[in-house]
Amino acid sequence: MQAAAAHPDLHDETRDRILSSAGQIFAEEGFQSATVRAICEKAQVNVAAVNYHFGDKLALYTEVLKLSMRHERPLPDAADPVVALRQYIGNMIARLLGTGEDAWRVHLMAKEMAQPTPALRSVVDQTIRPKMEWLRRVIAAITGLPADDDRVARAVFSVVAQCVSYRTCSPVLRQLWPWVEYTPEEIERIAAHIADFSLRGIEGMKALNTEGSSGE
Amino acid sequence: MQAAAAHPDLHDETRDRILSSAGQIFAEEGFQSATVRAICEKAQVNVAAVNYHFGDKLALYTEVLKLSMRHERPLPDAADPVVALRQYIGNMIARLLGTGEDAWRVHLMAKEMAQPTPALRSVVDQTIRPKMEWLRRVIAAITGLPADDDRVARAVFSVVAQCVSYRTCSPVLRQLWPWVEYTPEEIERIAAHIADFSLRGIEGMKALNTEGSSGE
Amino acid sequence: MQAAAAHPDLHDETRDRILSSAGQIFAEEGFQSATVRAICEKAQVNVAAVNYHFGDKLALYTEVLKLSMRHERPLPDAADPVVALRQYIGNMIARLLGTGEDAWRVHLMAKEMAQPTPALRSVVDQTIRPKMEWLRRVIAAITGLPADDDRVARAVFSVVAQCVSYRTCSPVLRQLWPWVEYTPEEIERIAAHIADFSLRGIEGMKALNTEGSSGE
Amino acid sequence: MQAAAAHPDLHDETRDRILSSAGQIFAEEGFQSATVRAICEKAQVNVAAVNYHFGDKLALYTEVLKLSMRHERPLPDAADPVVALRQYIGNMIARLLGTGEDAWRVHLMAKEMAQPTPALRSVVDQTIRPKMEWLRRVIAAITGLPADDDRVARAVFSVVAQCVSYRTCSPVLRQLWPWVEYTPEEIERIAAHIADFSLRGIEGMKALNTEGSSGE
DNA sequence: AATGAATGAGCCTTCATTCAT
DNA sequence: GATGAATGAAGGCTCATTCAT
Repeated sequence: MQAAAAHPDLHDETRDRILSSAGQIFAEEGFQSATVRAICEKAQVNVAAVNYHFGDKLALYTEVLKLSMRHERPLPDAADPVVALRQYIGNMIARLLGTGEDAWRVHLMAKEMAQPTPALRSVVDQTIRPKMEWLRRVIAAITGLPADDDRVARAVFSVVAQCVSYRTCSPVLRQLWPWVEYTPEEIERIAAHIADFSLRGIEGMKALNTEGSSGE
Repeated sequence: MQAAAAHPDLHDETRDRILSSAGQIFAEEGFQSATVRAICEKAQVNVAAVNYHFGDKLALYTEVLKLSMRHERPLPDAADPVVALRQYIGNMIARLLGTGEDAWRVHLMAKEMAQPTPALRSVVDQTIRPKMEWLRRVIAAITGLPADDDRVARAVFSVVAQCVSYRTCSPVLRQLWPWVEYTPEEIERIAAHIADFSLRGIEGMKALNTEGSSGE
Repeated sequence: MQAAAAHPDLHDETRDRILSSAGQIFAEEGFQSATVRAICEKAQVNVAAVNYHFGDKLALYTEVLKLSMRHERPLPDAADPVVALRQYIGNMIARLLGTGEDAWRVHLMAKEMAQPTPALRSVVDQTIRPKMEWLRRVIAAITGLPADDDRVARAVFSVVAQCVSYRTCSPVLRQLWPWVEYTPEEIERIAAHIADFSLRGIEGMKALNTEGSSGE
Repeated sequence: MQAAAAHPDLHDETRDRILSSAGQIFAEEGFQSATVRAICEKAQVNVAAVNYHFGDKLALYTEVLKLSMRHERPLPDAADPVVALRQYIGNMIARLLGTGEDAWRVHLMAKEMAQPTPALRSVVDQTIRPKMEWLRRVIAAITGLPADDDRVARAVFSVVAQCVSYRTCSPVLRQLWPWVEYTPEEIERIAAHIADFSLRGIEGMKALNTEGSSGE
């Protein structure tokens, strides 16, 4: 057993070093602007290593994205949909604004949304869609509307948009209101605001649940 | 005088052609991915024209951004802040999702937020900040909170985030819910949703106007 | 007139310098082994010049080939087909074995035949086929066979093969019989040999001109 | 002893697999264009195997050439030189145009002549020269000229050139006369043509055997 | 004023090769 | 003995930019 696994660490170590530095650089620069050279320098490996291990810059990028999806946190499982939604928003904002070592994962996704590559397709299907479906069920439960109602979909997007924008518009916010520091307390306040704000908007949809779907 | 500027129209025409094609291409590709060559080809001018007229690529980009700001629509002036907010959201969504010929201006801003360049500073100060101040005043009027309250700022961003995300996340949305077509009616429905959703969230803040500001 | 052609020389000079060095290097190394860098160094221009003037390595190569075809000598126009054939062989051998400054043209063709590129097609149609057709008519005239007879085609190829091989097998010949020096006299002797040798072969076909074509 | 060479077959089998795939790929692509990777993939061995077994790419190539020489067919031993020459031409053309599994050997030689590598030297000395000497003796016998006469050498080359060119110019021929199919019957016709054509040329030299050698 | 020509830096990729096991 | 991993050199190409006119 030990003999067979004599040096898998070394192998994986190099590959992982590339994946790690690629993740950070892609998250900072985006796919286009990031250079294989910079990634390899940061990973302290040869330029050709990317080609050997992944074949391609795009293939590396796709791999990074896939990996980043696998490390997604599980969705909240609270019985009360209001509590579940609060937890979801709290988690998302914490990751989007936090400085944890996996922060680059969310940055990466945000960049990918702004500058989509051929890899977007699988990202949406494997990572984003399940969350959206989950959010639809949660909001449907709160409002009493059917989960496949267009109005529920819009509400889902309203919630997600508020969260994600704190990351995508981060440079703008920093310049606009430079005195805001993203301390844990501030992050918590932001999450609470989004939750309060959105829950009122969602609960306001209850009254509509007798009317028809999207159109008149 | 007139002799020296024998063909000022021609000169300006060339310059304008570059600015126009640059606007569209920058909006589609972002600053990095856009190439000077593509811009000049579209404008049917020489490759060197960009450097001749604007100095370098970044200067052209900044110029395009500045120009794009000048063409901003005036902010709504309705006396009722609720009506003003509805109008603002309606205008913004219409421009963000519409296919009008000035659509690229908003796309450009969205790209700039996601992939900031050194030009971001002036964009924020000249275009975004005034709108934000205006929105703060509107929301302050609705809630009764002071305009410089952090809670008002967060509400402002909640509104803006919902609008802008329809553009920045556009590729994701298209894949996620491909059956949604952005017809004028659908655009109106989206604007109405954001307004309703946000106004309930904002009105929910009224009750808080006795408490202190952001911190304790 | 002079004003309009103020500096076409300079332009063409650079372009021609690239074409010239490319011709020589392609002729020596073949398409694959030749490097754009080497070509540009020899031409004393920047590496990007190839891309600017020709777009592509292959496009440059094709251009070189086309140019090389345009400089083809006119075919002999002697009335007597035997004399015409002797002249043709003499010309061809002289160019193939001579050290004239346009020697690289034939070397280039020889390399292209051995390692065909996508450019072969036009080379064959524009340069080789006309010569072959001419040779078919000449040999048909000598033998009395119809020009489209397969036996005439084979005779044509026998003649051409003997000539071309002196170039394609040149390294082999140099090692095999190193004492042979390709002086003008020797070149003349070789041409005379091929002519004598081939004319006997061709005249030997006269007796066959009563039989059917290729097959039985 | 046997213990040390426990799996000599396996070792040799790997080596042979490399040699076999190398032969085919070198014959198709030439030395430069062929890649070690492609050879190893075809042979289903590791990339490093080539360097392990042969040292480097050129050494492998040389080995392939040497091996290819060992498998040369014996020269015809007919008493009548005319018959011997006919047999030689028939064999050579059959191998050059045939699709037999050892066809790649001749293709390899043809490529090597057109794009010589440092390995050419030994190829010429070990394979080509003996054949040339043999052909010189045959043609000397037919003409009555001394075997070391330059005119005999030229006749030898005329014969060989006609044969080899059917391979080296194969792509050109295919485009020039696409209707010619290299069926066994056609191959036989070609061989017969070359033999007839050349024998007339050679016999025409008989008359010259009273004059001096190449020079005056 | 404006342009075609030319530049040099840098990109991704591929190659034969070597290293460590 | 044999291999997967890693390397450095080099290749073609693209880019924004500058030069000379």
